[in-house]
Amino acid sequence: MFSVSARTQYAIRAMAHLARLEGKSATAADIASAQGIPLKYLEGILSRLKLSGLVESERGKNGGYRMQGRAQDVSMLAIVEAMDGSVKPVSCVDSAASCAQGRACLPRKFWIGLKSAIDAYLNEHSLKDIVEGDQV
Amino acid sequence: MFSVSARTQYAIRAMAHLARLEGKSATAADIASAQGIPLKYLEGILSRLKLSGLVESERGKNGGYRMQGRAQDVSMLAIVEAMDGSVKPVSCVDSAASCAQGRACLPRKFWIGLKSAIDAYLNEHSLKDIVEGDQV
DNA sequence: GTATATTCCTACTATTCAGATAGGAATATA
DNA sequence: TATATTCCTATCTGAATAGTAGGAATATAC
Repeated sequence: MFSVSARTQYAIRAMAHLARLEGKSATAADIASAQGIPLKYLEGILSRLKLSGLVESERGKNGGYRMQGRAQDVSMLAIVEAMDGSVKPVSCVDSAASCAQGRACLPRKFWIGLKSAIDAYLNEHSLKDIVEGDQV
Repeated sequence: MFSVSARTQYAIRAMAHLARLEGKSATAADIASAQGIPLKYLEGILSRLKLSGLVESERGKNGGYRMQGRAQDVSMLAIVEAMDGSVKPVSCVDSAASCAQGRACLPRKFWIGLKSAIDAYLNEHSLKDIVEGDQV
């Protein structure tokens, strides 16, 4: 229950890899072999990370990916959302109008509360916590 | 991300339905039509709820399902776990030995913390909150 | 004791989605 | 011009979820 996609786990490893390079860049192939991630799959992951502004890239020879900003400023929520979108226990979480049960939907507030709890936890932790391995 | 299965949502509606009967029983067919849940699918859900001790049943004519205990004593965690098992962001959450990354797995503590946050939220809320609709 | 209403059990089908793969276009460097 | 890279699009595959189907077991009522 509530399992995290392989994609998100890969993304965290990739970001942690880049974080350790302190601003230097790495190619997708470097990251893939170091982290044991299928290269072609990783390319898609890096593309999403780039769309979310978490990494920047350069094409061509000597190209690669570089982390944007400092590790302590990259929230885990940002990485998770870059991969699988916002936390949504139920689809109607952000609009009562879209709820099949309508106004009568009693569990809706409950799910919104769950979303808040998850978002808060993910937002309180940064990539730095992962890299340093000294979080909770 | 972190979406809840239809099964769990159905289960909550079914339990809320039973809770409102205050100890009286209802047939699967009653619940199915009142809550708009496919009957045959609901039967499987009720079977799991029974296995977890959340409802009891009686067969034959005048049979049906009855909620066990009081609504305030039925945690939402119990319902969720009855449907989809325990909260497990990553599969190695309960044993480092089963972690493919082994001792070197930095994110593991992070995921365990997430599990704790989710478990805590689900455990703090009961079926009573849902039925009364005045939670958070 | 027969008809009926119900839970309970097993198997099957359909659909969706995650994970992965493939090929090659665009682009930058040497 | 050769090469190394990101970037784009399409496709395949296996597993899981959601739902369906049929009937066995069991209890009640007449």
